[in-house]
Amino acid sequence: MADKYQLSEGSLRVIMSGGKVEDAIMQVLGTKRIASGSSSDKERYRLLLSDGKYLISFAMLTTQNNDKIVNGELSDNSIIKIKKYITSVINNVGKANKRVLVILEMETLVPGHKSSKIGSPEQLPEDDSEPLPSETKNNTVSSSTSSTVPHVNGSHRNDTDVNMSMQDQLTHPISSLSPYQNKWVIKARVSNKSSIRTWSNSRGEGKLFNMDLIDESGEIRATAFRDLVDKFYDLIEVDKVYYISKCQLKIANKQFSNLNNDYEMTFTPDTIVQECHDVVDSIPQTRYDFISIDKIAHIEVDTMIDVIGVCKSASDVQMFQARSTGRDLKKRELTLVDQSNNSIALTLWGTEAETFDSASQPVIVIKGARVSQFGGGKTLSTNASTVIKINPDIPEAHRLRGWFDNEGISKTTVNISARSEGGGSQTQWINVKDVQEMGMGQGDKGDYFQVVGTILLYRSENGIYKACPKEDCKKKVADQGNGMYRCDKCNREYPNFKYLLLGSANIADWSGNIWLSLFSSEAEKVLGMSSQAVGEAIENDSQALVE
DNA sequence: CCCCCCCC
Repeated sequence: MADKYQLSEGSLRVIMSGGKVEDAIMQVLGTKRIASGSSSDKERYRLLLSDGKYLISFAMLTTQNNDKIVNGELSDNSIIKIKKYITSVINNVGKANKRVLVILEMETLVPGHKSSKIGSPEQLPEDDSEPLPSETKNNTVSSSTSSTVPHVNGSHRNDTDVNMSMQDQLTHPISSLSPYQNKWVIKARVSNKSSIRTWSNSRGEGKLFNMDLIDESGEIRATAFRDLVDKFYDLIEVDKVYYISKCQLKIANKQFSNLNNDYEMTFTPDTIVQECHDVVDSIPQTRYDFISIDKIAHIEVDTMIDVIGVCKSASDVQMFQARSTGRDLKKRELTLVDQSNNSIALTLWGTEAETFDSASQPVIVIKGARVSQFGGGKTLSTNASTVIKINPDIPEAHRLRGWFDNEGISKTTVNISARSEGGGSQTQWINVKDVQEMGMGQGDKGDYFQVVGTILLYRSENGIYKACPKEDCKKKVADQGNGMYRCDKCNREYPNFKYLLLGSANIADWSGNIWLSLFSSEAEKVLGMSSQAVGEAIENDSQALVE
C-alpha cells in the first residue's frame, strides 16, 4: 500500500529555505509531545519528518491537527500530504537561527502501521549560505535596533512587489507565538474589536480595548491599555489586515477567552501596528470551532464555545431588574436548532435583544457564547466579547440553511435546555409536613423541594387541554369555531393545536398528604401515555377517560 | 493592568 506513494524527495530543502512546494508527500518518522508551559496549555506536537532524502526534526503541528495524533491516524511511518504550511524563523538568543516548519493542513495517505520507513534520509544540512540575505539579516539584528517590519516609520505605499513579498516571508504564524520568543511580526486580520471599556477596582483604574487577531495558522486576543487605547483604537479597524510586532505575550485565561490560543497579547509602548494593503485573501475572516448542539449537553458550564444554529423561534423582549445590582435588564431568548435535531436556548441581552428579528428564522453564528446551566438543562448566553453574525456568508451557514428549509423545519427536536426534575441539586429532600409548615408555594416566586411519596389519588377531571402548537408555548388556545385556534400569548391564530395534560395528584408520605399539579411531561409519566395519545383517545371514545 | 455580563 505504502509503495503507491512516492515521497517528494528534496522538497524539504526547498521548503526550509523559504520556497514553495505544493502537496509535498512526506513520511513521519516520529512524533513528540512538546512540554507545555502550563497545565492549561493545549498540547503541541513536533514531528520528525522525512522527504525520503532529507529529514528535519522541527516540524510543528498546529493544535487543530492534534486529534490526528491522539486518534492514532498520525504515527511513526505515516505517509502524509502537506497541503498548507508556513515556515518561521525562530531567533534563538546566542544560538543560530532556526527555521521551523508549521503544518497548517495535512492529509494522512497511509497510516503508520501499514507502512515502513522509506529510504535513508539524512539530516537536512543547516546551510547558512542559503540565499536568504534579507531574512538572515533581519533576524540577527539585536533587539534594541530597528524594527523587523520594513518601512514602518513614514511608510510609503509605492514599495516594490519584491519588498512586499519579502515582508510576507518575514511574518510569523500566530500559532508559533509564545512568551519565550519576542522577535516576531504577524500578519493578521482584526476579526473583532471591542468598545473602549473603563475599569476601577482595588488595583487601580483605567481603560482598555480588546481585539481578536487571526491568520491562516490560528488566532489570538490582544489588549491595549490606557494611553495605548488613544494611540491605537481609531487606527485599528475590524476586517483589515495589519503587520503587528512587539507585543507582550502571556498565558491566556481560558475562562474569558473564546479564542483557540494558549496565549494572549498585550500592547506595549514599543508595539508597532502597520496596515497591510497587500492582497490578503489567504487570511481568513473569522475562525470558528463549532460545537454541534447535541454535544453542548456534555460541555462544562462556563466554557466559551462557537455555535451555529437556525433561530427556530424567539421570545419577546423581557424586562426585569437584576437581583444583585438592581440594574434594569432586557433579554430575549432564542431557540437554536442544528442538524443534530437538538435545540438550545440562547439569551441575548440589551440592545442585541431589542433589535433582534426572528421572523425569517435566520442562521445565527456565534463566536464565544458562554455555556450555562438552568434547572438541569444547558443554555447559552452572550456577553460583551461574543460576536454574533446573522446569515453570514460562510459554507456552514448555507449548509444549515439548506438542511433547515428542506427537512429541519419539520423535524421534532430534543431540547437540551429543558429543565429536568426538581430544579437543580440545591433543592432539599423534605417531608410533606415540612412543606406545609415552611409555607412553601405561598409566595409568588415558587419554591423547590423534593419529596418521596405515594400517589393516593390522580384526578383526571379537566386533566387535558388544547394548547398552542408553538414549541415551548403551553398556553391554552381558544377554539374559534372555524377550524382556527387562538393563542393569546403568541397573539395569533393557528390551524392546529397540541394536547397537553394538566394532572392533579394527591401524594402522601408518613407526615401527611399534599395536592400537586403535574405538568404534561410529569403527567405522562404517571399515566404512561403521551398527551397526544390521551387527547386522541378521548376524542375517539370518551370511555377512555374512565380508564 | 480587563475578565462584570445579569433572569427564570
